[in-house]
Amino acid sequence: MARKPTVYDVAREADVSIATVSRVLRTPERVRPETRQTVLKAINLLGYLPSGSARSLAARRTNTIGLFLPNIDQLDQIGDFELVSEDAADIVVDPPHAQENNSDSLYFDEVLRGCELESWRQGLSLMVSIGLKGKDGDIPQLINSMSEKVDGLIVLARSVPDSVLAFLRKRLPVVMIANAPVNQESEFDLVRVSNRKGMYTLVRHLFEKHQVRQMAYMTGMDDSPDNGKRYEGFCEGLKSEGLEPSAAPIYRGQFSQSVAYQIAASLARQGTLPQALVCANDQMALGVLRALSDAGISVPDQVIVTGFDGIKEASVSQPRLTTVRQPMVDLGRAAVSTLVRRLGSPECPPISTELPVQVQLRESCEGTMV
Amino acid sequence: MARKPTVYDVAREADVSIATVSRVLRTPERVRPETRQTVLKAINLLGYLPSGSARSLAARRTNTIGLFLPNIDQLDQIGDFELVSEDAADIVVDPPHAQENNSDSLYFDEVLRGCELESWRQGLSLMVSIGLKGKDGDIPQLINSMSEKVDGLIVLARSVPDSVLAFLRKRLPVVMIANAPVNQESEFDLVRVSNRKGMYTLVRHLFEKHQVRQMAYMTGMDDSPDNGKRYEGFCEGLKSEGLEPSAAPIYRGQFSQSVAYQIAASLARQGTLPQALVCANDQMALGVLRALSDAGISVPDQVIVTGFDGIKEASVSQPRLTTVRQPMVDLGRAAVSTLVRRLGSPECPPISTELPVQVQLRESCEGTMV
DNA sequence: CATTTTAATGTAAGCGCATACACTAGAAAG
DNA sequence: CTTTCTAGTGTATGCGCTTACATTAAAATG
Repeated sequence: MARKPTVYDVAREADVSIATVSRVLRTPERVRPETRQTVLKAINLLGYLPSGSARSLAARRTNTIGLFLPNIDQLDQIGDFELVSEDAADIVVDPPHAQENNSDSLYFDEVLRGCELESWRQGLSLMVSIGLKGKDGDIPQLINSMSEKVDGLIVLARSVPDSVLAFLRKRLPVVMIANAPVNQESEFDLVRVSNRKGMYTLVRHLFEKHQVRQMAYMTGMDDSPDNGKRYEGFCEGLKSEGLEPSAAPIYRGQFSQSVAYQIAASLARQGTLPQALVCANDQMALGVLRALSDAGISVPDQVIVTGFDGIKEASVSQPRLTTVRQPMVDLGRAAVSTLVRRLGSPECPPISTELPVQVQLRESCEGTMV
Repeated sequence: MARKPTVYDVAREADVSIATVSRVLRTPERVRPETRQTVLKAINLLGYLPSGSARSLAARRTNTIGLFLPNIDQLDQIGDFELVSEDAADIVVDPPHAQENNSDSLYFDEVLRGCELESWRQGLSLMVSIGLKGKDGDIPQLINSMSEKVDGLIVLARSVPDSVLAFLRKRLPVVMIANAPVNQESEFDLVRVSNRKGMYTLVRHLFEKHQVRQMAYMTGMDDSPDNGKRYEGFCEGLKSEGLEPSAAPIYRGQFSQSVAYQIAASLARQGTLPQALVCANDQMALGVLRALSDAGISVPDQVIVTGFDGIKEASVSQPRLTTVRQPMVDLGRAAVSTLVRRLGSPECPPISTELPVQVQLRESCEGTMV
């Protein structure tokens, strides 16, 4: 690879000025067709590729947006990677449930897909990075190194410490997905789903179609607005039926299969299971399904179980899980869309969007379906 | 947001030269500690964030690498996205098998994860884009817009037309994942898995532990080296047992569940099922499982079925699928790792790495496991 | 045919940084 | 006390573009 050709090389080759070369690329309609052809020929001949850095610098915009995803698992635990070609293929026996899969990542992947898709359509480049929860003090190097290079940021809730967000917000538009940093809501654009409405609709369904009179709620420790709304929806559902929310038991654990498993198992032992166990997310619901199955309790005949999120596993579990599906891909697309609007009008008030969800009825409440 | 502060602002504030400001950021050890403090204070005060564009331009490198993923489905079919907040939550009944899921994308997501991870560790930014198969003629705008901004590229096989790759290769290091463009192998660094060895090991297992004497191979139309190697491994396995590869039937369809379903269904009707049906990928194998289940044929008692890839669905199917797991995340990591090496030594000969795979034994060959 | 308008191109000034080189003052060496 | 180094800092140039402005030629207008 010889030295990369620049505008100057192209200009010389085509015997025009560098301004004309630039115009051929940016505003072709402003240059005479014959000239354009000459220049394009030179570009092809030299294999010229403009420098993004120079362009961004001169144009004062990068046409790139950044996306922060939450930390996956324990990044710290991930060691160096060695490039060694091994020679044998292992054989391992893979027992069922071997993997307590952290399939939250799937959630992120879908959001990412949406961002990818929409930025592609908008002609923007997308930069992706893993957020660091780390200590809040100094802005972590990596968050910085990305922020330098983009016009705006999209941040999934809980990927980046609030304090860091506050700092970044001073220099860049930031669109939050799911939740804005507490006490700074008015500073950020926000895209989220209608958690309250989704849960409400689900609860109404349980009343109307299944004559459930008694339900319990299972959730994690997280008190994010995002999550709080789901509980609100639950309570409203109860009230709409003339029931007192405080009468419905609420079980708090963690948003994981294993913890939910334990809770459900102990409820089963004590014989204190409700008619319907409404879970704040799918992971918990899946744990519950396993626990009830192990305890010999039939779902949905004896107990109805519901989840929230619409992760892939929920559609292949035994029985398949009734859940409220979040439009993850659309979340990503909406975030990009919002960011683009924001870049267009930096001064307009915060944009907040709530995307509709979809209650998906499956066997964990409906009984056998074909 | 007022005008963004620059080195000049910081320099004035700290009463030093811009060179010193730059040094504080790049080579802190070369500036007196007191000066450093003053400058850092100014940086914080102003909320200064260096410009990536300017930096990259001056330093002649972006510290960013690009990743091209294959087109998902029909991008063309994806319409405009409207930012409307709807008010209701839909309720839909979700029948089983509603989704002929394009879970290849999961494969990409894992590779992406690996790239993310490793570039994070290497202190590089990662830019992600969807490749365009499109017409080969002119380099699509989007591939261009990304290539301008990165130091090197990682490309999943079949994301970008070979001709475009040939063009890009002239200007940038390009690391291929899975397959290099035909006839240009020697131009690209390559990271792939040991397909041949994996398939061979799997076939050996079927011979040794299951006394299978008669197997058939099912594959798609793709004749990529990547895929060809799997068949090679299959043949070698047969030969190692003294069998003639040509004696084993080979069924060609497409790498999809639905096509595989049809093939297997018709084999079942004709009563020409082999003892073991070795599939070139998991999607096909899953289709086969469904077909056999519908035909009332028991797996693995009557027919053994195996896949290749290790996608998530394969671990939750009924029965769970024996397969050869590709280390997708490691593929991504290895690709980044390779690219970094390449950037370090542009002139060294092509780097080709083969990562080991893992045969995962599950119920589709082993019978009931706990 | 002189004058105004328009289209096409060129000239030149940055964009915000990194860095080679120059410079200074004090420390080390003689 | 002079000379040589060295550490710390500043000066100035250029990275490869975009774009405001100037310039010129051709077309439109009266």
